[in-house]
Amino acid sequence: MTDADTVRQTRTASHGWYIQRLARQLDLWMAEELAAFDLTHGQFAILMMVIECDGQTQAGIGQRFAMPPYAISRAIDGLETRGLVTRAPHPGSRRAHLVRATDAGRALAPDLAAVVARVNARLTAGLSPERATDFLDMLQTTLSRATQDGCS
Amino acid sequence: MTDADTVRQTRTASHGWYIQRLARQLDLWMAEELAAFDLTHGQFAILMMVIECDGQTQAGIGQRFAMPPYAISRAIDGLETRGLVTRAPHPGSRRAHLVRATDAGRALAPDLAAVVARVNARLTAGLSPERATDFLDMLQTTLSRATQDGCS
DNA sequence: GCTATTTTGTTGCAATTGCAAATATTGCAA
DNA sequence: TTGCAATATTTGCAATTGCAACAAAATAGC
Repeated sequence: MTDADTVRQTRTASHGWYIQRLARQLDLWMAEELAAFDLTHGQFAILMMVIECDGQTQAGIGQRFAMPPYAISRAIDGLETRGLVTRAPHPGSRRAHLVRATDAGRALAPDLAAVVARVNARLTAGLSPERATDFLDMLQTTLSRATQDGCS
Repeated sequence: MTDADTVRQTRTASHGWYIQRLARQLDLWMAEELAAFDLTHGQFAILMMVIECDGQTQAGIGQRFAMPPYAISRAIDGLETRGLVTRAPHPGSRRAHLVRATDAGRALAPDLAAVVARVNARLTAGLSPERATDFLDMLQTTLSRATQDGCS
């Protein structure tokens, strides 16, 4: 077998290859959608998370995303400037903050959920509903080994 | 239903969410592996592609990856400097180049394939072989709507 | 044959990212 | 109680990225 064959076989049998490609496509689609809200992908993700789980610390958010602390910090800078979230004092520690969605932030929830739904529909357009559900299940299984779920 | 519920439901039902998270995890794992070869993720991807399909133009490579031209250009700069690929003249056009793997580049094929195999094993560790195959099939289906496959 | 347009690839510069150090606070242990 | 390690977050600076302009070559229209 030639090197080309080896490599081709490796690639076409590689989940990672397709996941990376899909992720890039998703980034593109999300960027399209988020332009209307003037949110970066990171800000969007954090805002969604904060609406879902109000009053988390930045470290808590980071853990959930596997997003580095400085990225959280800067994304929240932007969201705070735009009045979508606030950094409230943590009751038990003066160095941690509770990140809370403002009313303005929470008001975006339906729109943001719609964005996700649209992108998702686009992504799964080639799969039957049953197969799409199964796909989701596999994604969750694969990821669950590296993450927790639910609020705090 | 509260906004938190809406958002939570949206997220947990979103393929995109999990794909993005998985992609980030993969990036981390790949970075770990590629440190040994001193290759960026982009250089790795292009080198693999060039070994698989020798003598493509940069535009051809870019199309296959959905990678922007300047990223290709700079990644190949790095690979060329390190003697892993060359820019050969295109027979029919003086502005296009044929990107070819050198012997040194091709020599990395087994190692690079092994990297992919290891990362992939890690990724699918939670799935049975049958389910892993099915998962791969779904990824291909989902992506195929946006890509071509094979050489030239 | 001559100009306009498109294709192919590169590059300057500004924005973004990421590391590593700094800041501030907390807890622990001698 | 004091000093030392750990935690939570921010920030300076260097590396990377991405846009948009550029250059060069090929193609098309006149």
